[in-house]
Amino acid sequence: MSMDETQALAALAALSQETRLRIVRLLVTAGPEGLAAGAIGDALDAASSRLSFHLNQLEQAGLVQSRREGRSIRYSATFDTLSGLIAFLMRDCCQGHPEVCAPAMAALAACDCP
Amino acid sequence: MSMDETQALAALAALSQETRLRIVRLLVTAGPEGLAAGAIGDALDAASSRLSFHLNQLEQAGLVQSRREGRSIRYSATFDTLSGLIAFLMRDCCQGHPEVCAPAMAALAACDCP
DNA sequence: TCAATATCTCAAAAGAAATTGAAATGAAAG
DNA sequence: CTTTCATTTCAATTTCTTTTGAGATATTGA
Repeated sequence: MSMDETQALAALAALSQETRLRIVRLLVTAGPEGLAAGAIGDALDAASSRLSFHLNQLEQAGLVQSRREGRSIRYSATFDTLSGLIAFLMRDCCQGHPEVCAPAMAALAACDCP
Repeated sequence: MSMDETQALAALAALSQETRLRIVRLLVTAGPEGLAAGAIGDALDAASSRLSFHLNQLEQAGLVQSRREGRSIRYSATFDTLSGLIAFLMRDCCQGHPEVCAPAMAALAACDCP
């Protein structure tokens, strides 16, 4: 359940591309039901082969998952990986240096999660 | 103070490289005093020109800052940018979908910050 | 000033990733 | 079983990133 450096690098590399970052944010807001590949392509104005390439990269990195539904393939965000990455990025901050943790906590507090 | 997509992409790209991710984690644990370039190079076993290239990328992305100190140049993590990135990654999670926020909060709670 | 130390710059080469368009696959509806 | 729709695969091209090594620059101490 806890992420290692290799997984974190893969996730960061996947997220560091404009189209892919947009896909992930779109899927995060879409929730667990996710969206069909076609709907993602429409939303981001990306051609099918290009979209397929990026969805694949995201799936390799564990950031999204897919399931077939009729003729479509529906993608959804893998929330565990996303939160694992956040945890990884914050892992070091508490070794006597709360400078990262404190603002990150403020950010979390500002977001009014249930 | 709040990060936009362009800054987030720059930070993610900077962090998605093994040497650079290690530099950042090293500097986070080193705290605000930071470390001289030479000490970073020794810790990561990286040649000077290569190290300089990566430190530059990190500085462009706003993840580290530098100041000269005698003949050394001392680098430290820019904690604001790091927490801004974390806040950006979590920004979407609360639009009715606490699935990301909840585990991220658990991760934060597990880290025993003051 | 000279030598030593610490770091940076630059250009070339190598390596990795993204985009494109055409063709292939797979599932479903008629 | 054939057609249609949704998506993937592939290879070519282009673009971006990383590494390397040699040389330049800045700072200190003798």
